Amino acid sequence: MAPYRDHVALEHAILVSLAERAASGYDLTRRFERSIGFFWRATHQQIYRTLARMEGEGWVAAVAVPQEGRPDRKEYGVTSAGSEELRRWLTEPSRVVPLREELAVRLRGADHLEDLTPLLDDLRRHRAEHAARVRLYTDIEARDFSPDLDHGPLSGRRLHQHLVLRGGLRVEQAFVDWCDEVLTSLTGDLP
Amino acid sequence: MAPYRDHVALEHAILVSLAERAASGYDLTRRFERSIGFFWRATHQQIYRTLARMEGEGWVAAVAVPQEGRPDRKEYGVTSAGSEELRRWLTEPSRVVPLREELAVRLRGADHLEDLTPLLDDLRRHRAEHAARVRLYTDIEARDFSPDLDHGPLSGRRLHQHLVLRGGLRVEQAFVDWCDEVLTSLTGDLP
DNA sequence: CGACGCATGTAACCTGTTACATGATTGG
DNA sequence: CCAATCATGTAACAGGTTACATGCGTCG
Repeated sequence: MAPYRDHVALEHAILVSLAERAASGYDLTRRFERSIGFFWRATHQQIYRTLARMEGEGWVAAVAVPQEGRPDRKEYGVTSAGSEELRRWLTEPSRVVPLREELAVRLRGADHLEDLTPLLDDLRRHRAEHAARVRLYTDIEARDFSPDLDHGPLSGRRLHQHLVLRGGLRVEQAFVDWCDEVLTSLTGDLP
Repeated sequence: MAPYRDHVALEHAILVSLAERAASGYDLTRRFERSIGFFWRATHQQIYRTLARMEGEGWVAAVAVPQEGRPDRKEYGVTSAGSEELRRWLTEPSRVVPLREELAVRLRGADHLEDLTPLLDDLRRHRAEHAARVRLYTDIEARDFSPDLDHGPLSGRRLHQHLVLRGGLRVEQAFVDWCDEVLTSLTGDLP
């Protein structure tokens, strides 16, 4: 099997994000809480640690940007070596990630409960969370990816971003539908 | 936030599986390659390591089963403490796991490629893999979870197992549909 | 004056992955 | 005889999570 690191996307997710626009660790942290973070999560600790390693590898370089009354920002940009690495990585085959759904494990063990109430509550929480994501992605789609009458269909980076969002929408909707099916089946009617 | 371990499902996934039927580490490894493994993957190294820890915690106990011409099997069963722990865990709220989709990160960086061919090939591979899972789950559903005319609708453990499988079906189908949408959008026609 | 946002980190720990290791039997 | 399957592990390392730590500015 191919070396471990080729399949670890955080470094490359950071390269993708920095290639779109230079950023500090703090900026990246916020990006990984939304936009690219909808498909690849990372905490600030991971980001700072990884940025330091990437700087050592010469994939990114930082310039200190002094600010009034705030600590300096270390603004990172992609070096030409980083850009080359990104292009190399983009042509590699990627893993088909197996599902990992804790709720499914719980449901599978549900016959050990006399009272299903806590599990049903959990299912309703999950449903609400996934439905909220569907709404969020739908809103973003309407705001940022409506077909532009002046420029015709989307293309290039915006098209790709839109397609990624469509994936999030589809998967989150599938989870909502699944929660509904389970709740209907276990309670005898709709939640 | 709640302690780390309450959200780590491997120990509890093992409890669920052992509660269904006692097993050796080897048996568990195979189960985690199918059935429960469709929703929670684990390698034999993880399983042996975790079983040892669980034995230390008194959640499981092993009896050595001598075999003709083969190494002894260490057959693990759930202790009453393990059973109690399982019931406790089942009533806890679980995390809504964020998506983590490497392919989406790649797609988002696709505008850095002059030639999309390798990425399109990767998409077709992913599509094929997800479609294979849909077929597999559909086959299992037909074989194991068809409504039984003698006993009416499913209930209890079999119902729960079926609902879990339904989730896998829905999510895998969503991935297939997404791959089709992306391929159609990027190539101008159906794959 | 207290909470929140900006901004960057260290340390400890847990989980997951990969490679390595052993040794027997069964089937082609 | 060679490969696959049964059966159980160790060791090294990479990645992810949580807690801890610091310090300034702004807004209410």
